[in-house]
Amino acid sequence: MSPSSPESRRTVSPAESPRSRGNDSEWSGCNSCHLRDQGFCSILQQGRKSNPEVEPRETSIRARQHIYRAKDQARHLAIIREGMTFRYVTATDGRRQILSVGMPGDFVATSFVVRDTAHFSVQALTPVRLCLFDKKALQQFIRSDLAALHCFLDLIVSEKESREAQIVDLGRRTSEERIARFLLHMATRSGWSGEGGFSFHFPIRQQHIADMLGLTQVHVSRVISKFRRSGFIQLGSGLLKITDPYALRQAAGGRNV
Amino acid sequence: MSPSSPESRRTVSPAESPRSRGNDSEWSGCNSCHLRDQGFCSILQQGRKSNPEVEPRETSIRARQHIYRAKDQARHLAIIREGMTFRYVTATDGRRQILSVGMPGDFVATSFVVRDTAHFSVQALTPVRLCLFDKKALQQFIRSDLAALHCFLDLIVSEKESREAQIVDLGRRTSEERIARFLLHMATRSGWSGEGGFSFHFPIRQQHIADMLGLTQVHVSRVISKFRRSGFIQLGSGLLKITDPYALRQAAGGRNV
DNA sequence: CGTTGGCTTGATAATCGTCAATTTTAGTGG
DNA sequence: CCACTAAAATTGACGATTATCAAGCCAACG
Repeated sequence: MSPSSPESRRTVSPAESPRSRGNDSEWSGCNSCHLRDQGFCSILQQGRKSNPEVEPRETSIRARQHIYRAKDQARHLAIIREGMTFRYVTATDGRRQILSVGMPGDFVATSFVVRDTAHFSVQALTPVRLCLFDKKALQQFIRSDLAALHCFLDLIVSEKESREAQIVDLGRRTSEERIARFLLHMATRSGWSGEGGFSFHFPIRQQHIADMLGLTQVHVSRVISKFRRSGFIQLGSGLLKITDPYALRQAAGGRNV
Repeated sequence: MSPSSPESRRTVSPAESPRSRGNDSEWSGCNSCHLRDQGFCSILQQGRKSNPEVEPRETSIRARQHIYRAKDQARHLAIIREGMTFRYVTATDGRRQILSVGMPGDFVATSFVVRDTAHFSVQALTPVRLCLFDKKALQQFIRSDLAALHCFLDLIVSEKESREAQIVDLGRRTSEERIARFLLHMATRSGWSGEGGFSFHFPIRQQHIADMLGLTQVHVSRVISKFRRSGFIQLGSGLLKITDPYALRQAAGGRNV
């Protein structure tokens, strides 16, 4: 149904051999990080004094490399500092379903705060820089710190809401609506205000879109070609330009993106 | 695409007028409840002495009545004591997507522990008895009690995992697989060990199955008729009987249910 | 005993998938 | 920086799955 694109079979998971390709020399700690005061990082920042053992170190991952493989033991918790990842599952017959896309500031997989293994895998979409935390130490911190727990709970609830929005997309929207909504959603996550045109880094292949939205790559191609011909968007060399936001929103089903 | 079945438009939400039809006379408290030591109720049980203000009271809801309507202010938190509910969203054009089915021991909607409104609605599938908690009091309790927070977090994470499983169903499985898996899943939730045949209360209409799985009622009817003709199941008068678990699992796609 | 909600069934149509060939783009090494 | 190669995207022809429309049936219920 949807053959995975031929992506690296080798796994040099940082969760398994974390020092394998770490550019630790470039590591400058949280103090100089622009994500320092955003999302969960701000919580970590606050708890830093009392919990020095949750200090992360950095690792680099090449595009397409696996960060985690389904059913492995997770040894670390990681936050994305730079780049994009995606989380997916594959059925035995090879059908792939992408569950989410990770961007800077996101946990690679929130599940590992509560679980030790998962049914999904995580792969780098672009070159990625990760902040690696000792799993035990961070689990301990989150579980014992009320503010951290509240923040994390909010994170998971938001994720759940996001998954439910996806369910509505998959269950009750046409391929055009799904694709238009996905593009708009990615634009929003990339900092788009929603006003006027917008250009942004879009390293996502049609096969990824297909596997995210329950379609085939061929069909995604057709729809995107149509959007392009209609002048809604321009797409090329990793850059997506929304040229007619209104029309794209119409294609997305009018109301709420 | 999927017109809602003509279900009660009237909303006598207990969240809005909680005393409206409470059979408070029958209320016997948690002590006599068989769910007392299960799931989240056990946590409430433990915190009872120190937090007497989280004591629930009971309400009855008739089948098809709305328990919560999208975008309303939620005034209570509720746990299902008896009966079944479902949570859904509708697009402006009437397409309905069911997000989950609630059974005894489940929160009617976990979201309201963290949020005050939601984008979904909740309706009773059967006559339902609810344990109603004062929202503020229960929120306060959960937020301040570490054990409760852990338990609740675990609950949300499980829900998230469940939603992700649904995403895989919707995105990458055929209608037959989806329906077979749904039936097996409901059997499991109803106490089926997975061994041998199983008969259980199944008050779910074909329209609900359709709206859960992103199909039409007509198509659900065809698939179920096929399952019945093949001797996998018997279905009638609110009772589902799995007569050939092996065959049904095959139809569900072989591996894992 | 007629009405209503839910289910079944047939005929037909739309959406989306499959297969396959071809072009374009991106990545890599010289 | 160019040339070569692999990956990704495009396009057409065809087919399968699932939706739509419509009519009729059945069982529960007032």
